[in-house]
Parts: sequence; structure tokens; C-alpha cells
Amino acid sequence: MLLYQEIRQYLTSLIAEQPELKKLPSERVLQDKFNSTRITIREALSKLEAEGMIYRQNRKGWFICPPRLKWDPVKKVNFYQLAKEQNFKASTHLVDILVEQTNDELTEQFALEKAAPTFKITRTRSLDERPVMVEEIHCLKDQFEGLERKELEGSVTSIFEQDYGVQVQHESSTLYVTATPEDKAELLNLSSGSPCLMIIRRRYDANNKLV
Amino acid sequence: MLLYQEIRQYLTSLIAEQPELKKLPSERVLQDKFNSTRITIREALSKLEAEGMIYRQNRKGWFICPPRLKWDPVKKVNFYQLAKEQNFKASTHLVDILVEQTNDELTEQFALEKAAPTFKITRTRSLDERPVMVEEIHCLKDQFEGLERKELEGSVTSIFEQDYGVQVQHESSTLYVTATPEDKAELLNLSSGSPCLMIIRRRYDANNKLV
DNA sequence: CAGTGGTCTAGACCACGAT
DNA sequence: TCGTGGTCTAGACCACTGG
Repeated sequence: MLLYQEIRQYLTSLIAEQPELKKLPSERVLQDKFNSTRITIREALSKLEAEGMIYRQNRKGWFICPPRLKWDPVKKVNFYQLAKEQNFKASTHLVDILVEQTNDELTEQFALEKAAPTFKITRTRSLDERPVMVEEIHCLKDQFEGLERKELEGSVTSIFEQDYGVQVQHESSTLYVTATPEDKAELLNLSSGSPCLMIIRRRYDANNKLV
Repeated sequence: MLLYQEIRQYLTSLIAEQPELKKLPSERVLQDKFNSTRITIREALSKLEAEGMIYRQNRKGWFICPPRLKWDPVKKVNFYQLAKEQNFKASTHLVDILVEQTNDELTEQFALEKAAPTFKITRTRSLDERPVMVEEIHCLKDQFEGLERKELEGSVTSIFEQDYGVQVQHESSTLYVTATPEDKAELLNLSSGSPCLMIIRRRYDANNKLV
């Protein structure tokens, strides 16, 4: 039997016996336990990481993945509702809000003639105090003047509607499976390289204009 | 500079120079090229695999990922339309159709009192002759008697509608990022463990009954 | 400061693929 | 048959975490 299958089995039984267990034994302990080498142990752990069974925190150790939030892309339910339905406690944390010029792609997307300043809002969203998602919101500075002084840890969609009269009418999304990049991994308290889902969501107002 | 970053850089330039290149040099060739060891080279390649830049075929080698199909979960566009819009040639291949008893979860999902036979249709869908997706369709045998004799390499939704008068009215989806399991990897001509997106789609008829 | 993971060296044998 | 990736051994040094 392959080592990583043995380890998977071992972890499965560990989880069954101790549902509260979060942190795995260290790589060197596992090495002794399985009479193997660290490289091999790490390869096995990496496979389990790819499967989504365990995850890493940089230089802290390996941990068992808690239950995931189930998200249905078709339903337009916001993060808080979704979390509540699944018995998580949701929270949002504002990381920063920057002003940036649009790059070529965004300039085109916004149907602009030349580059223009945008807000880039970075937030993390947590379930039960555990950050699970990094969110970047890009919008035109001219359209949302004064946005930086608003309460940005709640619903931005509501701010758009109530303070700026902008209603999101429809949206288009693109999904990618990739590895968490360094900067996002840091915000999520992960090692970079963990598998993740990247979602690009373009939202349009009543006039079909990108928001 | 870390080796995997060097290799990424090297591959990026390789792709820029030779857009037609598909297969990477072998691990041992890269080992010599970068004066490193195979383990290290493999670690670097694995990271690039997790990022979605390259992929493996079992014991055949490493390959550069071709452009992906962009899928918008919100839009209800079928596979062929989507492929056409993005200039891919789409095709579907029937792998097999089996009869299975529902397990506990499916029994409940279908609102049955006890386990019942279902069809399990397995198909692969390809872009430009390259399989990119494994699809499993589960439906009740009683509801679709004779399904095994239909033309199953086209739209099953159409067969449901035209031959059985069953219209899909709405659906609910769940997404997971995980590693390709052995059996699916084989159908896709991949090594198991490649990152993938798993989509569970439940489709309901006009009476809110699971189809 | 001890323990952790992150990166790396230098080999080995095996199963399977292409030829 | 030879080259490929798949799995594994037995170490090493470093950067960072946590007590």
C-alpha cells in the first residue's frame, strides 16, 4: 500500500476518533510513526492537501480542513445569509482601500477611453473567526466619490444602492481553479500554493454599464 | 531565487518563444539544465501544476496547459454553445451506462422510501479532441425506461424533454475544488491528483422533483 | 532556544510508455 | 529495450514560530 494512502487512512481514523483534533502531528513525528522519510511524508501530505483534506499554515504545521461553506453560484444569496443557513458565524474585515489606475484590461472592460482611477477594496471574509476568502472589489473612483469614508465591512452592494443609487442588475462570472498566491495566502493565514477557487465577477447596472 | 520560480520563468519564456510547444523536457533533462536534483525539480513542477500552468500525463511527461474553457455558472448555456463561442470544437463520448441502486444519500435526495435502481451515465466531453471533463448523470430507471437505447452522446436534457416530457425547471449546484480521483483521471488521460473542479448539479422538474 | 516547516542534495528501484 | 515518471531512502541547512 502506498504511504500516502496509509496516511490518509490514519488521518481518517484520527478524525473519527478525535473530531476536535485540528493540528496534525509534526512531519518528523509522522516520519517515525511510519518508518519513512520526511520527503515521502511531505509528498503524502501534499496529496491530501490537493484533495482538500488538510491544509498548511506557513511554518506552523498541518491542519485538518474544517467543513466548507457550500456555495451555489446560481443562487444570489449573500455571504452572511449563506453562512447563517449553514450555521457559521460570518464576519468581514477590511484590509485596505487603495486608489489605482485601471490597467488596459480594466480600461476596456469599463468601456473607458483612457486609464482612470479606481478604488481597490481588499477585504477578508471569515467563518467562525477563520478567514476563508479574500475579496478584491474594483470600482471607478469618479462614480463612487467618498467611498473610502463609508462603512466598508458590511455590504458594498447596499452602499452602492443606497448612497450612490447604483443597482446591480445582472452579472457575469468566471471561475478558475488555481493555487493561492503569496499575498492572498498571507491574509488567509495559509501557505501559498494551497488549492483555491478564483472567481471573477463582473457586475452591471441597469444601463449595462460595468460597476 | 527559488528553483520553482526559475523554472516558472524558464517555462514562461519557452511558451513565449514556442507557442506550439506542448511537452516539457523530461525531469532528468531539467535536472541537468538547472543543476539540481529530481526531487527538487519535481517539487517545482508540482507547484506549477497546482497553479494550473502545466499538467501531467501518467508516466508520459509534463505538458503545458492549453487555454481553458471559461464557464459562467450563472448563465445557462450548454457545453456546445459555450465551446463554440470560445472557438473550441466540442464533442461528447459515452463511456458507459450502468444500473445502480441508490445509496442512502440519493434515496433521500430523490425523496424515495427505499433504494431504487438508477441509471448512471458516464460521459467525457472534449475540446478539440482533448477530454476536459467527466460527467456522471444519475437518474431514476423507472422514470426513464429505455434510456439505454437512446442516443446518449448528445443532449440528455433534450432526450428528457422530447422522449419523456420532463422539463428541467430549476437547479441547484455545489462546487468543490479537489484532486482528480484515479478513475476520472484515467478517462481524462491525466495523472490522478491534478487539481480539478467538482460540480454537483441537482436538477428539478416542474413539480420540484429531483431529476 | 527547541521545534516546525521550506528548500535542497544524491542517490535508488520500479512500472509503464514509446519504439 | 530504453526513457519516462512514480515512489522511496537518508540525510542537510535555513527561516520562522512559539514558549
